[in-house]
Amino acid sequence: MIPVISYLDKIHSFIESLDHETLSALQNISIEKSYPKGYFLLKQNEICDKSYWIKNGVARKYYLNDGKEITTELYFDNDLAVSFDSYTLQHPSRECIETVTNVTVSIIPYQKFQEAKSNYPALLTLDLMLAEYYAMWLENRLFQFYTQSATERYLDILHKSPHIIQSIPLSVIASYLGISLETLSRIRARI
Amino acid sequence: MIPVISYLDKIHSFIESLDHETLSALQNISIEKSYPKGYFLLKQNEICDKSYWIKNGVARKYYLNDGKEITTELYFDNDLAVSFDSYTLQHPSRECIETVTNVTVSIIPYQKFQEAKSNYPALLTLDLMLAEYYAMWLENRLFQFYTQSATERYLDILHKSPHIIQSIPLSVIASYLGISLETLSRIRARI
DNA sequence: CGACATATTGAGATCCATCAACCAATGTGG
DNA sequence: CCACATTGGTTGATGGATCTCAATATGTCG
Repeated sequence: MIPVISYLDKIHSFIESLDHETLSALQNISIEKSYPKGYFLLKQNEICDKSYWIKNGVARKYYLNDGKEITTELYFDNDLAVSFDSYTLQHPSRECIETVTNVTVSIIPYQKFQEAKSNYPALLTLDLMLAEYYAMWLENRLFQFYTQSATERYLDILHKSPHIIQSIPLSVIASYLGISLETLSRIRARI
Repeated sequence: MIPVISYLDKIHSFIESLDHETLSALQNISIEKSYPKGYFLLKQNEICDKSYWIKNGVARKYYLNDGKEITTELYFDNDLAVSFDSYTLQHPSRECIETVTNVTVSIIPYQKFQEAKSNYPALLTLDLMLAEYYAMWLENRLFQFYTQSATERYLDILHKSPHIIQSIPLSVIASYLGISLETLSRIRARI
């Protein structure tokens, strides 16, 4: 598995090393808000015109296919929640983003960030790093589906991200693993 | 399915609209080369320190898992071939890139492109657009694996990318579809 | 023509989905 | 505080999709 995590560290140090003006420009366009459990930060078919930096709590991104939920991403502290294609293309989103617990987020509107990028070039670099990180994260996720069985994928989460198991209902974990709740239940029983 | 293709168009017009200096800077660091069928543009464990713009021909990116080839991407005219994580992190690559036919490519070394980016800011924007495009392409590929059966994925290629069927051996197509050659053969027989 | 790569077909096994029944914990209205 | 609904999870039976191994067929190129 590619060490994508270390790239996250690099992004965080990059942010910390930003000059004062750029940093305060970022703060000026950020708003902090709190939402209850079960709140939709983004609904299906809406345009994702904000990015949500999770300060505290848990959220997830998913879409419906044949009435079945497919969870595409889970968000914890310090994660950046957006529907990537909807945000990038400013098109309606097939995915929605729902809070799993009460959450506090830092919100940056799409338009404001675009403007800030043209005034503060370092933010363009930041945007690139974030896109690169997301692409590598997706590559790893595809890699897992190619190479691992459902049981292996579950064990992977169990070992590398136990906080997921603890804070999220099994039905959501199952849909994140791409399997049915029943299969997940059987996998857990077998271990 | 998200209209990622239109974003490709946007990237191409962006390139065409670049100022003369930026364009010639790009050309100055590009080298055009030709390779025979079956040539490895990138071998496993090498660092991907070049990007290959396919001018003519077909190539593919794949890796081995349990001795089985998993094809992750197919390249045709005007596609950009890199092992994304290896290129971005400048780490050894798990994937290799092999030509499927004779190909002509335009090569840009990683280092030279990084330097060019700092001298010509528009290239930073270009780099961002390319990363965004790749991320959306990956999202769509994941989406297909989540929601479609092998038969549906094959039909999709058949209708939307018939050139793939015509120019690439079935064994490679099968590994690109994430199924065995036998299953692909049966799918084709059933239609 | 012969040889080697490419593709098809068959039989059996495996993984996982679906449908259905069931259980336990939690809430809620009366 | 109880009866009942709701949510979250387990268990069983069955079927479908796909894999694997093995045999056979079809190129295709020297």
